[in-house]
Amino acid sequence: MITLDPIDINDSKIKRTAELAKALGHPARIAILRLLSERNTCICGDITDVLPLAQSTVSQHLKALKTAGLIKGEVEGVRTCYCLDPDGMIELNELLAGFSKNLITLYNKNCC
Amino acid sequence: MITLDPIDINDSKIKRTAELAKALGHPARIAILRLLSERNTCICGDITDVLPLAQSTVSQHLKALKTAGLIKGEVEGVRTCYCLDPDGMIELNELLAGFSKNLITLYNKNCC
DNA sequence: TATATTCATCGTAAATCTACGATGAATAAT
DNA sequence: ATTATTCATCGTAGATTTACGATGAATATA
Repeated sequence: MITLDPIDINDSKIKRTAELAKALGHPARIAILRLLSERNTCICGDITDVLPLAQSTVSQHLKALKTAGLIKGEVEGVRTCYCLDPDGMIELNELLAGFSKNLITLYNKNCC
Repeated sequence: MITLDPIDINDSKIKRTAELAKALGHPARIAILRLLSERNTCICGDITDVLPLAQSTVSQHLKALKTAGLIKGEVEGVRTCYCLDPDGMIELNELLAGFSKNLITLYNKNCC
């Protein structure tokens, strides 16, 4: 029997990691991020055109990504230009990818 | 104006990446995975003791992680032994961490 | 000025998630 | 054999998510 310290699931790092993961937790949002990363120019309403979703739904997903700090949106006249947020990308790599990497590093293969 | 190819958000790689991210998208599940990675021995019911959640809730989170292929659970008498699933860890690194890494690599800083 | 385009937001229905207590099955301990 | 422990599952309430159409504000175009 092992005694373990209690875990604070309100720890800000844990919460932020989960928040970032949650933002990636829908196929449409994965597709949007990949799209934004692959284009040299910002994609505006074109995002809606390439996804099999209504405009309002895409707008909702964009908002989720923006709230999570993964993308930025700038109004350009009647359009809005979206692109990846470098700060969010860095966090994504440090927290989420870092977490994932640590799991393997720490994992004891003789466990089960 | 740029014309883009339609995106299939039912693409299996996109869907699996989102599925893995979704599994990480709750602080309790992040905490559980970290806990499992930090111990040399398998954790059994002790997980409930260190989380501020009811036993049934923890069991639900464990099931979510198991369904996503991130952990394994083996019954040991009256207890169940949980540990990370190596296959899931590999997928996590290849798909999710890989995706995160690609975003930065492909990202054009001259965008916005 | 009138019309069209773009996109955010509102309202809403259906699905999913999160949490809990209660229950029950399986095993261990007395 | 009886009792205690461990954990999964059920039922359920409340919150959140996801999807859509409708609407409206802002800007561009005719």
